[in-house]
Amino acid sequence: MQKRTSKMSYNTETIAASLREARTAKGLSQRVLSAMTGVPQAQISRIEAGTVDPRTTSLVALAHALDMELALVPRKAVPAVRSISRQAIGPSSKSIAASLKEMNRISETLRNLQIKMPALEGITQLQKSFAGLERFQSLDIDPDVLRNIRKTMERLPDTSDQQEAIERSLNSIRGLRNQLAHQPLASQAEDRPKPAYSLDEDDDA
Amino acid sequence: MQKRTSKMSYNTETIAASLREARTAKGLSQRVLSAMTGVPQAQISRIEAGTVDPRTTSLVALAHALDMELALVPRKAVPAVRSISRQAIGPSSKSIAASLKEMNRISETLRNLQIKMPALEGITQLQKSFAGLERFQSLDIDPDVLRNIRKTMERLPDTSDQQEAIERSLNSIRGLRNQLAHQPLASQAEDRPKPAYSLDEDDDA
DNA sequence: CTGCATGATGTCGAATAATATATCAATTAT
DNA sequence: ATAATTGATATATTATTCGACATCATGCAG
Repeated sequence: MQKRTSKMSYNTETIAASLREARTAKGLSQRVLSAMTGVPQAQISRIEAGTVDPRTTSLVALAHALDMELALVPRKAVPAVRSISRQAIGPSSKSIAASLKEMNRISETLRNLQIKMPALEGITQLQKSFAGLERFQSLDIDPDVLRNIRKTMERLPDTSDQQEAIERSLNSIRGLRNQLAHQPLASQAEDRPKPAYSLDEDDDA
Repeated sequence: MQKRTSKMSYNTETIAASLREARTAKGLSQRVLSAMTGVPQAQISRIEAGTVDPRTTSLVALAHALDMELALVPRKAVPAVRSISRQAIGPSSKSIAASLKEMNRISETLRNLQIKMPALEGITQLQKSFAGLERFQSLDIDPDVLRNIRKTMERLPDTSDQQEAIERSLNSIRGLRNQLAHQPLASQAEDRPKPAYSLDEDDDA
């Protein structure tokens, strides 16, 4: 009999749950993760559900794509490691995917404004400033902030004081660039709302 | 092609190396670990050598027997986790196997003394006290301390003040029992000599 | 020197993961 | 309401692990 246990042990189940939690926290779908790693979407589903006993290289491939590593940890150190892991985790309730989507919508909004109002002062400046944001690869930006910038831009045609609105958008973008340039510490991440479930949570199936 | 890479990636190699290091640190042979886990000795050899891509349950079984757990850790947290793991690791240069050997030799020495000097006061008390030590499963006892106790017992026939020597042995054994009953902290382990290689060491094969 | 223990390697059959591909029900976006 | 996306499941095939067993070279204890 090959299977070590007829039902996955607790540890393998926590690893499977950790993988799914890390993937959803980053706002990635199984198909996107499959494209990133080469592991088929169907197999990712089975791994996360704990219905297969995956090979080490499969776990490692998925972990790497999620900016994580598989590690052997002394049992005594497990509580401390969970605490550290919780602190090191990136954005949770507001996902990277949402940030990417808002960035794309801002790009489109700026193109539309250039077509609609080519003579408006400050549009080119806005575009250049926003292009500076796109240079950062780690798009750990609050999507709510991005949405507010986009909505200000979208309302420009119907705004009486257009110059003032442009100035506000520019200031917001500059603030984001400064924030990204000076990588915020993990302690700052502590202020973010905690996920509904976390790594050290007992999750009885 | 099923194999994810023709050669194991760095992470899988570090896991394999961690397993072997944890096993040797505990003074266990592959055959003993096989008896503890049910994983065949030949398979353990291949897993540690990184010549197979083991299933998750195989890694978990071996990790558990070595008082460790497999965990997913954010890459950012890996250095901190390694530091904590190093601190939490049990005996290294002085192995459990050496402790077991000394415990056995003490048993034998006590039997010999009972045969040689059955009328000696305190021998029965020594035996009872020592039997109390054997009740503890986690034999995390410094084998040097055990060897000193054994040598004191071995020298009893040629000792002028036999009662004093018996008293010293009794006190040593009582001290060990107290130590085991009140699990020593990880900070105490820091005073032990560090292994020649450790978890965070770059180990180019 | 001899015997024993150890880690490594080989072989074979059985079981399972992995892959490719398709499809479905449910959910979300438009 | 419709289209798109998602996670889960099915099927056939292939590749690999796993377990059982044997054996070997090496190092160590006595």
